[in-house]
Amino acid sequence: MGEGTDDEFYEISAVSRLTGLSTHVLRVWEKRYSVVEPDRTRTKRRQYSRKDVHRLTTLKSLVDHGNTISSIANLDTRVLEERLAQVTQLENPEKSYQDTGCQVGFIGVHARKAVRDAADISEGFSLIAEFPGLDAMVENLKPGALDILIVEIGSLFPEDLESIQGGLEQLGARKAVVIYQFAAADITEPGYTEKVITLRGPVTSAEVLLACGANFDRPEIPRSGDLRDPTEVESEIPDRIFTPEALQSISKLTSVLQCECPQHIANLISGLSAFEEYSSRCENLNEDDAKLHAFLHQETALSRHRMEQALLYLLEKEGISF
DNA sequence: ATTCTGACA
DNA sequence: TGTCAGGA
Repeated sequence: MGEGTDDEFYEISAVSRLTGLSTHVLRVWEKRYSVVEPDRTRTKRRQYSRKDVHRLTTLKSLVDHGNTISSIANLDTRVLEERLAQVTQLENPEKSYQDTGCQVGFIGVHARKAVRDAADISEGFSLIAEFPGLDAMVENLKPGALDILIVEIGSLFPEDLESIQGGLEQLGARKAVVIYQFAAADITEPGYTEKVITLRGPVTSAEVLLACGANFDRPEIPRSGDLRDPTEVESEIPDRIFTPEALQSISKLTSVLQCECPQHIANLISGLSAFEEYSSRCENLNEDDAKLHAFLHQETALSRHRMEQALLYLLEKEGISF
């Protein structure tokens, strides 16, 4: 229910980065010991699954701990995990709960890859549940199943933090990591909500791990100074051209193209759209600043529309259709 | 440009 | 485990 189908694959260079094993070692381990048997493309290129990556990282950890690859190569992934858990516990017993009990649940879209990669990279960080929303997660998971809840949200308001806090309690989780695009500055302050850590998206897998592992604070976002009077709102708000899903799939196209521009532009549009929603919500929230936020809303929408045009052009030029 | 296999140090 | 060659 939580995981299910894996539609994502890693090519060998990506697996090398994620596991720390050289491409040659990956091939040799496969040839000599069949540690993993990744699917192949029609042109014989390896397509590693998430499970492959996970198995390889635990094998690598064990080898780093003095094991011989030949002695552990054909052991089941389960027992590999158990061995590693024993070894790491013997090494630092006081930290054991940190590394052992980190069951993570995730809600979101854009950060999914970063979260999954984080789980693949790090032992003791296992992604056991992914749900479309907080309600679904609370319904389907029994209390205590989760240690950490990771929630991705476009724009973050105090009420959102409250419901996350509520979900946290129902799930019996230790803490929540909230990945947001836009939020009022003061609610992202480290101590604003107990047990909730905020992270500005887009995030890397390393940032996810850091946020989950430590309750330490990170550098804060600078404040804006005084604001000018807004111009009048004169134009219409253009409709969105790309759906969030379309943007998401475009941002995954990167390997096909020479440059990563479509990915970056898609991310920009996602960000602008999130800010659009944010500013329109502000528009209705603050009486006095309504005009200012209407202006911001409009300008953002126009920018977003402009970037959508750029993306359309780029996709057409690269011969990509949807 | 990247990955593939195989041979060899 | 790393390096090289020679293709795909």
